Amino acid sequence: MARPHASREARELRIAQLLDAAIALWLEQPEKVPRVEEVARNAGLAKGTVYLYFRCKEDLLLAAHERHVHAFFDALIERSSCPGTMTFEDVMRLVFLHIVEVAAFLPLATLVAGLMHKGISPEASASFNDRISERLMVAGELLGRHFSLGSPEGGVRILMRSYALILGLWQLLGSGKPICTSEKVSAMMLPGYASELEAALTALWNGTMGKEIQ
Amino acid sequence: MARPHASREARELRIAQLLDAAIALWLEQPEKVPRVEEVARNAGLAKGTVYLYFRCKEDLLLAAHERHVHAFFDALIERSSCPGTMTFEDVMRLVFLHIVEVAAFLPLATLVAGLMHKGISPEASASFNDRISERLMVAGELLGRHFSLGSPEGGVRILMRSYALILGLWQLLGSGKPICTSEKVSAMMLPGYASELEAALTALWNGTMGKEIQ
Amino acid sequence: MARPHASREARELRIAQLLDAAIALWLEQPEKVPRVEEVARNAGLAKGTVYLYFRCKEDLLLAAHERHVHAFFDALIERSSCPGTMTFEDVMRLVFLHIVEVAAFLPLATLVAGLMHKGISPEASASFNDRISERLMVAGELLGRHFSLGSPEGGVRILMRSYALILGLWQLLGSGKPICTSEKVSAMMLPGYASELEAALTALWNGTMGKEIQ
Amino acid sequence: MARPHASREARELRIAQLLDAAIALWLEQPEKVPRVEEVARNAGLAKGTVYLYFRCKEDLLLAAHERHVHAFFDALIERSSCPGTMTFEDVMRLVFLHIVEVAAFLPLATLVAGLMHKGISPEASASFNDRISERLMVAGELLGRHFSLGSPEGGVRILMRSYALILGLWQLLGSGKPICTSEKVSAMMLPGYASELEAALTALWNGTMGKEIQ
DNA sequence: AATGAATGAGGTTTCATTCAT
DNA sequence: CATGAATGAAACCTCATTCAT
Repeated sequence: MARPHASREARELRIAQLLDAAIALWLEQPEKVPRVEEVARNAGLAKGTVYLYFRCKEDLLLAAHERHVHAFFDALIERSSCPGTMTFEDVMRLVFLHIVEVAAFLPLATLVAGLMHKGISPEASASFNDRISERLMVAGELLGRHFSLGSPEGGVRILMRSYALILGLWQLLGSGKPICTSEKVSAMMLPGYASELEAALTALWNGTMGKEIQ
Repeated sequence: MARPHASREARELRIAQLLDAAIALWLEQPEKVPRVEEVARNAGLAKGTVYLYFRCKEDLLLAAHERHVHAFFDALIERSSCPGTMTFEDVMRLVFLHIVEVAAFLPLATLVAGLMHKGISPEASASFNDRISERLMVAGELLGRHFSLGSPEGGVRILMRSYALILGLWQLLGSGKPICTSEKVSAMMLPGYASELEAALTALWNGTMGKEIQ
Repeated sequence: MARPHASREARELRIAQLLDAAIALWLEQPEKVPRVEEVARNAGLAKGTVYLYFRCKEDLLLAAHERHVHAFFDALIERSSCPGTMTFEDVMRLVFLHIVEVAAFLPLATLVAGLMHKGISPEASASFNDRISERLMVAGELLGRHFSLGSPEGGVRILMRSYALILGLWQLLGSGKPICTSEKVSAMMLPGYASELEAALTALWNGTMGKEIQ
Repeated sequence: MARPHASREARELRIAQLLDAAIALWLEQPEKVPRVEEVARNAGLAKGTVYLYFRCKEDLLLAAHERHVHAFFDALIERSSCPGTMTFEDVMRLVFLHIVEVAAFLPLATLVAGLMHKGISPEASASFNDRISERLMVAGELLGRHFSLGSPEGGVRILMRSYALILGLWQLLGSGKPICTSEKVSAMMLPGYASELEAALTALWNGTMGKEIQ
C-alpha cells in the first residue's frame, strides 16, 4: 500500500551486519558460539530484529558460513574464467587466501557440520545446498577446462575431494586443540597444518589426474 | 589388593556401559545429542553417577569416539603386524569395516570435532591425543613396512590424510543432510559417499606414493 | 464541515472492521487471543494503524465485547419499549438470541473479565462502564414496568444477577473444557449449558420476584 | 535403588510452598500474573524446580485455584456431615468465609477461567475436573439431606448455580474495576458485592426450592 | 559409590508497541 | 493518515551439573 519500507539493499545491509557481528564475536571467543543477543547488539540491532531475518540462530550461522564459501567460489570462478592458463599453484593460492587464511572459515565450517543435523531449519539447509551446488557445478566445469580431470564431472569431484581434505585435516591438525597431535607426534614430523595441507592436496591432485600435476 | 582391582574392573564396566548407552541413543536419534540423564538411565545408572566417571558430558562423548578410533587402529595394527603382504585393498577393507560401516563413527567424530573447541576438558583432550598418537605412530610405522611411503613418517601422514578425507567427505556427502548435495549435483555425478570415498582414497594414495598403487 | 464528518464516518468504519476482524479470528481459533497484526491484516489495515484507533490491544477487545453487550441491550430495550406485555419467555428469547447463541460473546466476556485487571486502560474501562451503565439503567427501568420487581432498582438488579448467572454458568459448563464437569457429573445430571441455564434463570427470577413468574 | 529421596511429604511441602508463593504474589500485584521465577524465588526455590512439580505455569495457577476450591468444599462437606440441621445461613457463612473473604479466590478463579482455553495442559485440566467433580457430588448429596431440593441431583445443581452467581457477580461488581458499575449506577442502588451477592443467592435458593427458604 | 532433587545459566522466541518515513 | 521495520520486555523451558543424603 505504502512504499516498501525495507528496500532490498537495506535488508541485505542488515543481514551483512549480523553476519559480520557473528563472525567477529566468534573470532573473539572461538570457544563458544556467540549468543543471539550479543550478535544483535554487536550489529547495532536488537535481539528481536535477528528473527526478522533468520528463523533461528543456526540459520544465521549457516548464512555466515555460506558467505565464506561464496567468497571462495566467486574467486575461483573469476580466476578460472580468465583467459589463459591456470595452474595448481593458482588454485592453492585461492585456497589459502579464501579458506585457510580466513580465520573463521574452518572453525565455522566445522561447527556448521555438527549443527547440520540439529538446529538448522530444513528450508535454510535446502536453499544453502542449492546455492552452493550451483557454484560448485559452475566452478567444477570451469576447472575442467584448465586441468585434464578425466571426465565431465571431474572438476566437481576434485573440488569436493579437495575441500574434504582441507576441512578434515583442519579438524585433525589445524584447530586450537588438535585432535590427533601430541607433542610426540608433532615433534616427530608434522610441519603444521598449512604445509601438510599443501602436500596432501598436491598428492590428491596428482593421484586424481594420474600424473604429476603441471 | 583384590579390592582396587575389583574396583577397577567395575569402573571399566560402568564406563563401557555408559559409552554403549550413549552410542545406542545417538543412533536412535541421530539428530540430537543424547542427554546425560538418558545415557545414565540407559546404562542402568543414575544421572549423578555419570559424573563419577566423566568430568563432563563432552568428555563422555570424546571417550565414545575414542573407542571407535581405537577399534580401527587395533584392527589396522593387528593386520599390518601379520607377516606377509598387505595391500591397499586390505586397508580399504578395514576402513569400511571399522569406520564407514560403523554407523555412529563419523557423526560422532563430526560432533566431537565441533565440541573440541567448547566443552571438552583440557585433560581429557590431552590424554585422548596421547593415546591416539601412540596408536597412530605404531600403525604408521607398521604401514611403512608394507608400502613405499617415502619417509619414515610417511605412514603417519598417509593415515592422517586418509582419515581427513574420510571425515571431510562424510561431512559433505555422507550425513543425512549432505551439505553440498542438491538433486542437481547428485543426479549429475555422485555415486554416493562409499564409492566416491573409495575413488578419492585411491587417488590420494596413488598421489602420495607417486605411482599407481600395487 | 464536511471533512470531519466524513472523517468520523471513516473512523467508525475502520473501528468496525477491526472489531469484526478480531471476533472472526477469535472464533476461528478460540484457544488463543488473536494477535494485533492478524487483526489488522484481517481488517485490511496495517499493524500500526490499530494504534490510531485503540490505545492498546485490550481496549480493542473490550470494544468488541462492548458491541456484543450493546446488541443485547438494544434488543432488550427495544422489546421492552413495545407497548403490551412482555413475558419471561420473551426475555429468555433475547438472552439466547443475543448472548448464548452469539458464539464469541461469552468467551470474550470471560477473557475481558480476566483482562480487566491487567491491560485495559482506565479511560477505556471508565467509558465502557459509563455506556453500559446507561443502557443498564434504561433497560432496568423498562423491565420494571413489565415485572413486579419490588423496588425501583429491581430491574437493574435482576439484569445483573441474570447476566452473572449466564456468565458464571458458562464458565463452569459451557466452555470447551468445562471446569466442573467430569463424565461422572455430567452423566449423572447435566443436560448441558443451555437447558441448565434456562432452569437456573427461571429459579432466579422466581426467587427474586417472590413467586412463580407469570 | 537407593532410598526415595523425595518423600511424599517433602513433595507436598514443596508444592504447598509454591502455591503459597504464587497466591502471595498475586495478591501483592493483582494486576499482573506472577512470573515463574518470582514464584520460585518467593518459595525459596529455583526456577527450574517449579518444572519438577508442574508442567507449566498455568498448571500451577490451576493447582492454586484448586486448593481454594477444595478448602471450600471440605468445609462444606464437613459442616453438612454434622448431625443436626444446617440452614441457608450456615451455607452463606461458609461461602463468605471460604470464598468471598479469601482475597485471591475469585480473581484467581476468573483468571483460570480465561486460561482454561489456553495454557493449561489437558492432563492437569482433566484431573482437576475429576477431583472437583468428586467433591461436588459428595457435597451435593449431603446438601440434599438438609434441604428439599426436588431431585437427587438437586444438591449438585444448586451448588453449581450458586457458584456461578458468586463468580459472575464478582466479575461484574466485585473486582477492582467493576465492569458494570459507574458512579451513576452504584450511587443509585448498589450496596456492594457482598450484600448484593447475599440477596442474589437468597433469591436463587428461594427460586430453586420453590418456596421461602427456612 | 550411588542417587536424584535441586539448581540456574543459557538460549529461544513471541508479540505488543513505537516511530521514522 | 498509514505503514511496517525495529524494538525489547516478557516469558518459558531445558538440561548439564552439583551436592546433601
